[in-house]
Amino acid sequence: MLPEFKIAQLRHFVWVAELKGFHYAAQKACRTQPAISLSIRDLENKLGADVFEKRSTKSTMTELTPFGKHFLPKAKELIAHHDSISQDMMLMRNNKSGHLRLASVPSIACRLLPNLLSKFVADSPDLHISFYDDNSEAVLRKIEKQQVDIGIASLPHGHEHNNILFTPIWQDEIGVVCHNENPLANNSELHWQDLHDQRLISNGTSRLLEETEAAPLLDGSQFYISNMLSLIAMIEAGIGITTLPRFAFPEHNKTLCFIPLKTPHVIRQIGIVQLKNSSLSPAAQAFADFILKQGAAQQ
Amino acid sequence: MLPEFKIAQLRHFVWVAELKGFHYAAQKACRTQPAISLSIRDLENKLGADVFEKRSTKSTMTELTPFGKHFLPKAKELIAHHDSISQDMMLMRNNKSGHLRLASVPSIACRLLPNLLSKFVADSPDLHISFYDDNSEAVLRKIEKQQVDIGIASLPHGHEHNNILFTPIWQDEIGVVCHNENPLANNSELHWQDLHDQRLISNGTSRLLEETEAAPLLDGSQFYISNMLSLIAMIEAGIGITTLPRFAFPEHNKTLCFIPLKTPHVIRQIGIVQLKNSSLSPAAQAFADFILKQGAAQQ
DNA sequence: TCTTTTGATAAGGAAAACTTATCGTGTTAC
DNA sequence: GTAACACGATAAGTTTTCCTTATCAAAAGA
Repeated sequence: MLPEFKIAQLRHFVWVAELKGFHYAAQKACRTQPAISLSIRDLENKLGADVFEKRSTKSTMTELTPFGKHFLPKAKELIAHHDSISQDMMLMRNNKSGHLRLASVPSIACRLLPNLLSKFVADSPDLHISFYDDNSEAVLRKIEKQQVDIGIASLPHGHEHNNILFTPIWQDEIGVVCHNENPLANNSELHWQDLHDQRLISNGTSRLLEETEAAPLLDGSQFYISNMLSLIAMIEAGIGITTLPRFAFPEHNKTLCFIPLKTPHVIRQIGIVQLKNSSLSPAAQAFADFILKQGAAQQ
Repeated sequence: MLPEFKIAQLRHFVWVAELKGFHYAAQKACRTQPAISLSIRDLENKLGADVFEKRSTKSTMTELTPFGKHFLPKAKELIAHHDSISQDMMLMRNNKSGHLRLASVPSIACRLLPNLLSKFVADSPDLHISFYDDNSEAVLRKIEKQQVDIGIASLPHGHEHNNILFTPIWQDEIGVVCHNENPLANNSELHWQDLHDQRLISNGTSRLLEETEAAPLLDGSQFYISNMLSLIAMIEAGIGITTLPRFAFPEHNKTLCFIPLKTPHVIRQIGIVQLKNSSLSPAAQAFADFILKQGAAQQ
């Protein structure tokens, strides 16, 4: 009923379209020109319509018909999909352990992953790992686009990611970061009212406070610094204070201190994100299991 | 380098896996059992690893290896992707879907297109239509700029549009429009001399008379009204008469009448315009064919 | 043990894919 | 205007792939 395309045939089509000539496409395909002609004709027969303008009608160059124009991106997608699967299977076969494509938010990436990953790969010497770090939104996007198999992020409520499966693991609480010599540093916990006479520097994680009682503090904030290194440098220089999730606070810093914020008490759930309705690769599954066992304890 | 899978081959794999047997898969594929065996073996050679447990080792039934388990969802996804594209292209070829970009002169747009279009889209629920109405010059410009795929217009002689293909369909004749109570209304046809003692209101279509015997009438015209609604209102108020192509005359008007002008007998050819040397999108082609069949008869 | 079921294998034929050689039609250069 | 050229179509023949029929071997059920 439905025609069935061959991947090679689609490649021929894409090459003819992009290189604007049967001749060049033939070269690329390591075939003779008539082979490409026949391949394209077969494709046109399957589709039931021409994809290239017949040379009698059009100008000097090989041009797509409107129908062909519509088909081109679809053909390219299918080829890409095929190749990604093909490559994936090859990687999997070559080293028994496979390929782990991982994305994580920076805080976990810096604080926990180095240790976790080194333990994880200790007994899997042939495991290939691709790692990306970015914010939660970007991690989720990578999962959805299947650019990575598994991610570590928080699930931004509000935004609906209903093809994402989330397994919470860590609780990250918001706290105040200030210089050791700041009077606030003596407290063991803080409330938003305590910050009134401080210069608050907001940052990329500040939006976590946006819908809380502390929101007015943000509105009055004079500084916004997105880069973590710059932000830390500013606080170290005593220019002001900021708020950060605990995991984002540099672990061994001696001049700054982290004081939990009790009102509002904002807790960010961080965990494993994966595509719903799709099984993990063996390597990713193993890593997920590993984190559930090790990672939770480490907290 | 990378192996290239055939869709049929992947189907065989999926069927064997899901129906748990080469035999059943063969039935489903309308092939013999050895064909499936060979197909699967070829797949395993390409992958470089077995996808099914060899019967000596494992249990009674055909079982996937872990490697095969990992491949199965990917194979299914690729098949689904392929089929969705295939189906999409079939829909597009049968112009059940796609995009028809159409421009027309107002007269045809009001008098004939509503009926024609509603018939045309009757069984194409997913067909998107963009429609523009404007005068012939503008329609031709839109075609040339490829802002629309197909147009309905007349071909103004004088102006050269040598990359336009014109297929005449309707003949629109110029006539006099006057109030029912105007003495002229009794005639069944008129000549330009008959209009001498009338107040002639010229309009956008009057240029069709410019190079005819009736030109002097236009020169003496006191009124020019471009807007059709205003023009009709003026004539209905008995302020004067005008000339219009028949298709531009409002079909069901009771207070005005249309009397063909015999000298000069100006006939405007209206038809399909499209870009020469460029094939139409399937939807546009289907619409053109449809008009040629239906539209001509409807006149 | 005998029969049944299930997949593997062999050999031959049909279909598909690719090759070489040639042709026809527009394009370019002189 | 015509010769040379570029580009794709077509023809015929060969190689490769795919599928069939026939048969085999192993495991499971009675």
